[in-house]
Amino acid sequence: MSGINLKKLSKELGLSISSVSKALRDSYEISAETKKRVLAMAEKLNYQPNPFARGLRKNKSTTIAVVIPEIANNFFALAIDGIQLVAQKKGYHVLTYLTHEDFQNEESTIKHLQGGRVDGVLISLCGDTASVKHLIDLHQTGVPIVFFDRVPETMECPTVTTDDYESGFKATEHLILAGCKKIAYLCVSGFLSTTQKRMMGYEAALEKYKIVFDPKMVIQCSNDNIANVALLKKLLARKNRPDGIFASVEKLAISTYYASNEIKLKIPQQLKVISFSNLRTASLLSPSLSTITQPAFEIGKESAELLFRMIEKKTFGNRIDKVVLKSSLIERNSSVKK
Amino acid sequence: MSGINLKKLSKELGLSISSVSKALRDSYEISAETKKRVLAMAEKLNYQPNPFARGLRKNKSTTIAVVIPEIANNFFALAIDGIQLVAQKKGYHVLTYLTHEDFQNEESTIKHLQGGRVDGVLISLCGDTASVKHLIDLHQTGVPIVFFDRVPETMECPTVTTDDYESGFKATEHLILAGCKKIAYLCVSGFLSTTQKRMMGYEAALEKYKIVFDPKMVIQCSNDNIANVALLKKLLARKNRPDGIFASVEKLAISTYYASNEIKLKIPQQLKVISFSNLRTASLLSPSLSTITQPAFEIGKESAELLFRMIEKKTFGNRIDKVVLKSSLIERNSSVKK
DNA sequence: TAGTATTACGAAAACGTTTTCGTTTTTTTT
DNA sequence: AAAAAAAACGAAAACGTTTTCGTAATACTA
Repeated sequence: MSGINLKKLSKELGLSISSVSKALRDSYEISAETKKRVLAMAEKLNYQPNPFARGLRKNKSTTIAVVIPEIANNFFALAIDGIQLVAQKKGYHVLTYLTHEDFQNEESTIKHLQGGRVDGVLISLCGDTASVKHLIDLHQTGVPIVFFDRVPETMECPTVTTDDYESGFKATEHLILAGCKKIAYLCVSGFLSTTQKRMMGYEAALEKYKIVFDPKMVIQCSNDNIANVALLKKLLARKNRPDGIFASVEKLAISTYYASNEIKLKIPQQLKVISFSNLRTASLLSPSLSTITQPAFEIGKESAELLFRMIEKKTFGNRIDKVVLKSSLIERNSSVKK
Repeated sequence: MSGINLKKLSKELGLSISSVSKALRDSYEISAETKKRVLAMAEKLNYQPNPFARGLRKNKSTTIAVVIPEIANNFFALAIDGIQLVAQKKGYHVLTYLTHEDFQNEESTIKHLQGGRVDGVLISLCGDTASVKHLIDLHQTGVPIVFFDRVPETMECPTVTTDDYESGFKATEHLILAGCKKIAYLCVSGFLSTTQKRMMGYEAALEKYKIVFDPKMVIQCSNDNIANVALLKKLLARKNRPDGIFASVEKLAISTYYASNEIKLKIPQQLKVISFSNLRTASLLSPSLSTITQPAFEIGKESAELLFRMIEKKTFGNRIDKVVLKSSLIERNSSVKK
């Protein structure tokens, strides 16, 4: 469709296809002045090599895939930003896929990646990923995979994560020190590595301060914001309601705010809140929201860099990197002691 | 790398390559039971066709490109969500590119798309796109392009936009009716179609209420949040400061909040604010933010659907669709009369 | 029964690169 | 001056599909 290919270029120049090809890749077999002629003509005719022909021949796509649960989410948007930065620098293209927290989606997406469409995959698992067989299959066809943030427990693989246990501990401790006696832990899926690690930190903090862990204070939410608000309203309206909320994802903190507003529960006087979040507006909320903020951009950047190291040095396939970055706790008014 | 291709499949089945290929595409030339055998074996060996070989042969990529200024932006994130929905349904792959409001980036990205890597392009122009030559070039190689939100003025092309003029008018009128006498218009780039249309609405509203248009009240901001806050602090601290702010993009409203907080300017008592925005937290801000909200998800969805109509019916290349969707004004406390 | 359709399959070309392996001409070496 | 080496290029295979065309074998027709 594009029209201009090596054959036409070579005809125009009175050279063979192979010579033109070599000239364009700066081969030593071609004289300097011929190279110049070829480059000039290629520029003039706006020649762009056909990526499919090249991909087929070289068995390389110069493309990576990013598979994430959702995009309308500050964390993932920032991570993609970091990934794109690295990919662009390397001259790679980025295919993005959204699973919408649906395992079927994730499975079929990964399966489609098996034909050699990409040279590597970056993935953050969806909430109900029960099995990782599809990922093992993909890995066995020789495609490097790096997991970020939400990683599998039952598979040896390179990962980039944050200090979820410590963050969960600190967030909970912070609420306790602010005076909370009954802290609820809000999460989206019990399967996720992040959910579990953060909860372990939560439990450890409770234990340290001799607060008995109550399984009923672990609240499983869904992806439906409206349903979550309704669920939280019920939770917060009941007699022995929690006096502290630790939300493991941003949107649950927002839903908590909505729910509290609706039932006239005052934050932080009657309920203290802290949440994992990358909101730029956290400090502008009413009240400003205390957050655990993950270095989302850096996570994306590190993941991509790790992936490219794997793509470029296929030989060193025997080491498995595990990068752990630190999140930061930022205290604001939603959890202030008073 | 993937290992399993038509040749191996056919060897395994005792058939020719062409027969296996035809069986997989459900050709009438192949008997029903042979098809079953082939399908079963393909399933068993987990055969995935090589996308490069197919793309080369059929001159088709089943891939589209999305080119946007930034991703960490609710509007674009939601638009991508809509695009992905449609693309996935069609079995297409989505390449995303970020220009970071840099024209050089946009230009080289578009140029790289010329080799046939994609069957169509969705783009929202970057802030300083001066020329559209690169896009005309791409279009001339036969690649359909749909512009959304930020569209070119000097090029006949299919677009999906919102009623920017009307929205600009309504937002300004709203501030005037709330008592504002001196309204500043905040924008990121003077070149953008959105910036201009919204400003025309702004000017028209001023004129309707006999307020003289002051060019100094049009504030050109940058992409640097910190610089923007500094700029706005200066603007809001000066003697004849504006008493109303109409921000044409979300992040400028946030910067306005930051700036106002720093110089202790009370919203809405001393300064009223309204902004284009897709923030889920708009109603939770202090004070809650009045917004013009664009149907971002639908914009993405409509754009993608339009693009696929163009991709599928190449013959009807003579019509140029222009879809216009409506934004909605939501009054909140940041602009309340008092 | 001879001729014609139909069915089911295979051979081979083509898509646009890259790359290996000649081949010719020129330059260098002894 | 003869032999060897280097420089500059071309021919052709290969990557894995799809598709056109050819060709057997079987079924149908008159």
